[in-house]
Amino acid sequence: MKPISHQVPNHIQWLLKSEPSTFSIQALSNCVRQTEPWNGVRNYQARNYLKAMNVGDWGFFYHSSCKEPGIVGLVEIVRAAYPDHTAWDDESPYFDPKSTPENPRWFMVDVQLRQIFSETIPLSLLKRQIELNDMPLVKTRCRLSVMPVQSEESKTILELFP
DNA sequence: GCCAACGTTGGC
DNA sequence: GCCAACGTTGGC
Repeated sequence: MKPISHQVPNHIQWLLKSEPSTFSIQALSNCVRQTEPWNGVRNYQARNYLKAMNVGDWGFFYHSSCKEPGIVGLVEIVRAAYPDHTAWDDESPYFDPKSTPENPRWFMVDVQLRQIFSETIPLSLLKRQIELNDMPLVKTRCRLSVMPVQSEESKTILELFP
């Protein structure tokens, strides 16, 4: 099933990283309604960005720790932040005993697939764009998995298409 | 597979 | 509250 075609907004506000061996954009494309919770974020700064997301915001989907790290497509935030219940599941790799249903520590949003790019926009290319120098993404060994993208930055990225 | 960077933990 | 030890991330 192909992603539903939508008008791409002028500003893609967010960038979401995932290891494709854990959850790839192709895996999202095979999900029911091509919508999935973005769970497993266990970093406070990234969590705070998740909580700042609004329904209707868009994000770049980034593949990390793989042969060709880079941006592979676009998603839309279709549900605002709510507690990440995988933290309460002691069978889950994301289990965190310090998070409870009464006092949840970790949150997730739901994302819906909007576009799979015909080719990956590689990190190596992003790093060569002087306009993207301020993005945490292009800093050496950036570990932030959810980050905001400035309007001009998203414009620069979308203009990198061949 | 290596290893630098860096966030988190926990003893004091 | 400091900071060393430790664990994880993620490009290369």
